Amino acid sequence: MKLTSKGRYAVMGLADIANFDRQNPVSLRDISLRQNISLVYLEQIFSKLKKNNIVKSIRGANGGYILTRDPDQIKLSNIFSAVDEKVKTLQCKRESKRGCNGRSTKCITHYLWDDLEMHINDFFDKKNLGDILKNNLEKRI
Amino acid sequence: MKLTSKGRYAVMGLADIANFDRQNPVSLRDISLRQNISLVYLEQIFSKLKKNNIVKSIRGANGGYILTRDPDQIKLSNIFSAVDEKVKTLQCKRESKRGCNGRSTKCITHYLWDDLEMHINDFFDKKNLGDILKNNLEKRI
DNA sequence: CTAATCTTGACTATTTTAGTCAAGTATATA
DNA sequence: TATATACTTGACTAAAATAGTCAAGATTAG
Repeated sequence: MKLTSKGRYAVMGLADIANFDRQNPVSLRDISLRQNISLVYLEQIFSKLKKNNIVKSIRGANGGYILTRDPDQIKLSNIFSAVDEKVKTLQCKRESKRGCNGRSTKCITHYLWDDLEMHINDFFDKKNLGDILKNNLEKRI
Repeated sequence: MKLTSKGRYAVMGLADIANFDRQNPVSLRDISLRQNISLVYLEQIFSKLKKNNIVKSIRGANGGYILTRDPDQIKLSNIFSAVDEKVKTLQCKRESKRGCNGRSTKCITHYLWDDLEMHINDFFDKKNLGDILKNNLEKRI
């Protein structure tokens, strides 16, 4: 069970913007340098973040990305779903309503995974970008 | 972020034993049939569970595996660590104590991932095999 | 003895991840 | 209006992880 780079980089990139400049566009090049993430990979990730209205882009010279709203208003769950980082504990299809893996009943551990998924999603739903900055500041001291 | 089959199958296999017969050895063949998991893959997984003293094996005809202790005493965290299912949110090496990714300071989101990891591990540490059986029974009704 | 069972290790197809590459389009500013 | 700086898109790919399979053997109950 692990978090993929895509999700991590998305959060790191957004945290970088929130931390660095909340008014003017921040270029991916700068983020790439500060956070040590491949520029071209960041482009992919930010393209998704933009599509999902988490950032807006300003093109041309001195362009870059700006958060569309206050860091406190951007939940981690928003970020993760934007870049397709999903919490996935079940293999069994949900759609089939009643059974798992072609069986007529739910598998013996079904409710456990359901429970875990809720637990993690809850965490992501409660944490927002603002929390991260705050927490980061506190812990560093 | 997802759970791998290895971890899921390990829990399913153990739950099957706990559910089916707590005194006599249960063969992997039976588990394989009941839970619809590849026999040979189960063999790999149970070999690890045995090494980690979660089950003991009885060889020969009518052999199989038995739980080494009460289902209530087997935590999910025990199971997962036995089959190398790890919760991993950080890429940055812990060992380097102070920095991440060759930097001199911790990355901006470091404490967030730490926090999440603790959160999930906590969940696994609190749940045991017995809980799963109980929960399964309740929810089915 | 021998059939049922577990053990071990090497091997592999498939999928996912973590990117790169190339060829653009858009625009601020001089 | 020229042009450097920035963003956009899509196709491509190396490497790693996952989810197994295969084969050959060791054990032991009956």
